[in-house]
Amino acid sequence: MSVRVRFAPSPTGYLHIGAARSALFNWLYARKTGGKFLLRIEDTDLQRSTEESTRSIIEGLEWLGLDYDEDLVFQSANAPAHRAAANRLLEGGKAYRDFTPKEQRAELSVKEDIAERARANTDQRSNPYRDLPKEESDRRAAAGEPFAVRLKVSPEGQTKFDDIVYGPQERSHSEIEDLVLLRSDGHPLYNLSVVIDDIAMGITHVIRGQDHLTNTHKQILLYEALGATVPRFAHLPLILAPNKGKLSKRKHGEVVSLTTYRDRGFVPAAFRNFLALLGWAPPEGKEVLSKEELVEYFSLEGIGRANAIFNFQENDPRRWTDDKALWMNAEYIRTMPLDELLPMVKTELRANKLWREEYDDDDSEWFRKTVDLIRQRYFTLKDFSQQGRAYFSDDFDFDEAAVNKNLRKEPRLRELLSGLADKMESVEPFNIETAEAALRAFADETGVKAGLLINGARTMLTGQAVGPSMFEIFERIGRDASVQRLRSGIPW
RNA sequence: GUCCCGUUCGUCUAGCGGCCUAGGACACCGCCCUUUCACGGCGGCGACACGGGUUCGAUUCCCGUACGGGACGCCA
Repeated sequence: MSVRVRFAPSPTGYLHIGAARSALFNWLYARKTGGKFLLRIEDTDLQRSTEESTRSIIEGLEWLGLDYDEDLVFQSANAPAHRAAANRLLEGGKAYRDFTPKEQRAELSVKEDIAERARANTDQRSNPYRDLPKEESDRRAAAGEPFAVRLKVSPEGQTKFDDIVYGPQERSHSEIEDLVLLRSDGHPLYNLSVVIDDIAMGITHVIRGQDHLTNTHKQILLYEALGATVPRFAHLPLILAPNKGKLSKRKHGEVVSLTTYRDRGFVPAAFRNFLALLGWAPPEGKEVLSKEELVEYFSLEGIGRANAIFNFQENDPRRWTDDKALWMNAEYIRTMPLDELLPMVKTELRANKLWREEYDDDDSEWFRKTVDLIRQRYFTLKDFSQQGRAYFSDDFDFDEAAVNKNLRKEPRLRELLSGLADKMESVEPFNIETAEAALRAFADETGVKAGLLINGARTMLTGQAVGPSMFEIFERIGRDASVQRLRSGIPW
C-alpha cells in the first residue's frame, strides 16, 4: 500500500517553526516513498481559528517548497461525519451518553482542573452514566436532556503500538479516561475528529510532535472501536527554547514564527535545510543538502529521540536566531547558483526602492557581477539593501566607526582622497587593474602607504570599513561615481 | 499527583559491545591567506548526567537515582 501522510495544523496563529518541521518531515517521507503528502486544516475550534492563519500556513509551506497533493481538507467540513461516527459507536455500545449537567463540571482553569483530578485520584471508570441501561439512556436523550458522548474504555488490558521513532509503547487502560467524543452541544472533539479524518483520508503514517505520544493511545482505542486499520506512528522530538522550556510566541516572540525568517531575509532552501537538521542527521555527515538530497537521504529511522534546543539570544541583534541557521543562510547566499539568488535580491531591492529596471536588461551584467561580488560576506537577503546599499544608490549612510578609523584618524586624507579623485578621473579604461595601478602610483607620488588610501577610499565609496577588495569596488561603482564619492565631503 | 519520554562538546548531532586516546557541523580562540572584513586552509578549546550491575570488554545492554521534557480538557 502506498504511503499517505498529512500535515494537520490548527489555524490559530502564525506557523510555528516546530510545526513547520513536522510538515517538512511528512513531506520528505512522502517524497522519499513516492507517497502522498496531504494538508488538513484543523479548524474545529471556531473561536480561535482564523482565515488569515490558514493563509499564512499555506504561504509558509509554499515558501519552504513543500507542495501538497490532492485537495486541501478543512476539518470543520467533516463535522457531520464525526458526529455520525460517534453515533455509530453509541449504537454499537462502544460509547455512552454522559448526562452530567454542565453546572456540575468544575469551573476551574485547565491546570487547576488537572491538579484537582490528580488529588481526587478517581477511578477512570467511575462515571455514573457509564452503565446506564440503554433504554433509560435513549429515553432521557429523547426527552431532550443534553449529554456528551464518551468512549467506553475497557477497564482491562492495554493499548500497544510500535512507534517508528520511540519504539514500543504500552499504556494500561486504567490510565486512560473515557474520553469525550462529542460535547453536549454536539461538537466533535479533537481525538475523534483526527481519527475519523485520518481514516477518511487513508493516512498510513502519522508523523507529528511528541506531545501527541500519549494521545496516540486514545486514538488507537478509537481506531479499534471503529474497526479501522491503525496507521503507523512516528513521533518527533520537540523543539525547545534556550531555557529548555516550550518555544512559544507569547514568551519568545517572532523568532518562533516561520514568516519571520522570510521577512528577515532567509533563503527558503537554507531554512528548510536547517530545519531538517533539527532532530534528524543525514547518514553521511554532509549537512548542506539540496531538496533532492534531503529526499534521497531522509528516513524516519534517522530521527533522534531527544528534544532539540533552538538556540538564540533574545537581546543580541546579531544572534536573533540560531547561529547555525544564520550560518546556513550565509552559506546558501554565497554558494547557491547566482541565477537563483538574483530574483531574491531583486525582490529585496525593490522593497527598498533600490531596484532599477536596467538591472534586468542593459545593466544585467553589471548587476550579476555586483551581486556575485558582495554576496560573499552577507548573512541574509536584507544585507543587500542595507550593508550593500552603496552599490545600488548614491544615497547611503556612513558608519561612524569606519569614518573614525579610516578617515578622521589621518587629517591629510581629505586632501589625499581629493587628489586621488583627480587621478582617477583620467583613468581609461577604468577597471580593477587600471584602478589599482592608478592608486598605487598615486601612493608613490605622495609618499603614503597604499593601505591608507585603500581603506580611506573604501569608506568614502561604501560608507563602511569592511567589504570586498577596493579595486573590485572601484570597478563596480564606476569611475564617475567613484570620483564623485572621493570628493564628497559628506563623512567629514 | 499519575503516566509516558528523554539525557554524548555551549548548540545541532555521529555512535546501534571492542574500529572511541568518542567523529562531524555551528559558535569560540589561534595561525596562514589578505594593506579591510569575510571566504578558504591548518590547528586549538570542548561532551558520554550519576551510581550499581551484565560482560573478557561498556558511550553502546539492564536496574536505580538525579535532572529535563511531555501528557493527563465537553482545547487542538
